[in-house]
Amino acid sequence: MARPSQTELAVLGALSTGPMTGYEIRGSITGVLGHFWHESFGQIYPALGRLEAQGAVRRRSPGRTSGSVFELTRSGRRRLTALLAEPGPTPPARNALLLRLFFGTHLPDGGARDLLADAEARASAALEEYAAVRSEIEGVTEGVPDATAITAAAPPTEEPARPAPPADPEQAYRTMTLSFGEHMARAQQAWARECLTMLEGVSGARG
Amino acid sequence: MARPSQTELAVLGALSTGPMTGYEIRGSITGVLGHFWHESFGQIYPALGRLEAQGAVRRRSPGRTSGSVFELTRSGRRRLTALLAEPGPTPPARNALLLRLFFGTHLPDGGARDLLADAEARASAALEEYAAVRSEIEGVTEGVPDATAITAAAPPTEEPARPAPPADPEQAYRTMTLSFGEHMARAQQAWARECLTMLEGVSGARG
DNA sequence: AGCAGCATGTAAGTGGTTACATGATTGT
DNA sequence: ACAATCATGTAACCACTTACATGCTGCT
Repeated sequence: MARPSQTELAVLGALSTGPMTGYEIRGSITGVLGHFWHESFGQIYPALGRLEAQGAVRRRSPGRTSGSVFELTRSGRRRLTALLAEPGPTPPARNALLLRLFFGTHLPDGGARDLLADAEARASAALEEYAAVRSEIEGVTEGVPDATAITAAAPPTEEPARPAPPADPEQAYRTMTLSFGEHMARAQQAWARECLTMLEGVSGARG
Repeated sequence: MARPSQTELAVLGALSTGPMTGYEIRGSITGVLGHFWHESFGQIYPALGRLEAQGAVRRRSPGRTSGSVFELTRSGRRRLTALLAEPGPTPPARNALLLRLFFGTHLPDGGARDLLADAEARASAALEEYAAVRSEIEGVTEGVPDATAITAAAPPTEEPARPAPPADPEQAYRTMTLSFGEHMARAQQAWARECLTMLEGVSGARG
């Protein structure tokens, strides 16, 4: 009936890359999947508790001095695969930008332009981050097993992404995720720019 | 503090195109903005009540036999403009598809391919609907003031959208909304296809 | 008479965020 | 000592969906 929580899936997924504390799970998710997924502590800890009760994760006696490190059990790994295969909920669309733009005639002067300029800026910023991540993960084909994070900056790329040479499976899936972000950001950028030039023509909406 | 409800804005926006009942407001939103916005009755009616209490909308004595028709007051129109100008919440990203694809190595055989094929299909379907809407609103430059709805079907367009000749303001904003959908759907389509061909290369993920 | 669509609302439940409270550890 | 970060949890609140209850209208 109700939209099932995806938090357990995300937690299980994070744990599939290695044992972690709840705190680290969150950092791992926001660091690597930050643009596409989000979890808050208020969701993670209860989920961890449920998962532990189900036997999907195990709390390791702290080799650490503080906090408890969780690891996937065999049943947890099976559960991850099962959850992954489920289609997942498609929450109703709610695009605040589009809602505003659609009723653009009632926007104050220059309002539409501001909206679009902001959308363009956000897309460009995202593109820069993606470019940095891409150069990072493309530099390392094998070796360091820890997750890559967003750090540096690079000029926005305009070229369409070529099919990318298939690396090892894990790398391939990470690249696909990144590629999605790039495609979407580029599309948003192009769209916003088109609209902006279109707005200049319509003098009824100048500001 | 809390993410403010956007429902009142959506209701006000719908009412800006003419007086309606709550039932019609919903139909209007799902019909025209269906791909980008959604409202349920459980949200609309309470919102209408609040809006009425604030004096933003007025309940007209039923010229109709059943239901009450709501219309925007002057203050409501001002409120719409104010709400429209506010940036609007940016809910944390939660892309179920990306979450699954990222942990694609743990997916059962062929799971990733299915995910991508589905994404491609959905994008293509959306593109067809958009094409139908576009041909409809481009045929009518002025005249019939009622909202256009999705009805027919057309082959998916691959060509990049040209800047589109500026029509009257209202038309322009509607076109921008539609164009957003087209850009995004095309991007998703291209991305999914790229990933699909990439998957064929990696024999570790065939199914 | 009966059914499909129009119309209005309420109640329950859920997933999720935010804020708060608390404490340990580490570096300066 | 002090601050920043690590770490864990809970409580309050929120928007929203779903399901339900109810009745009217128009058509066949």
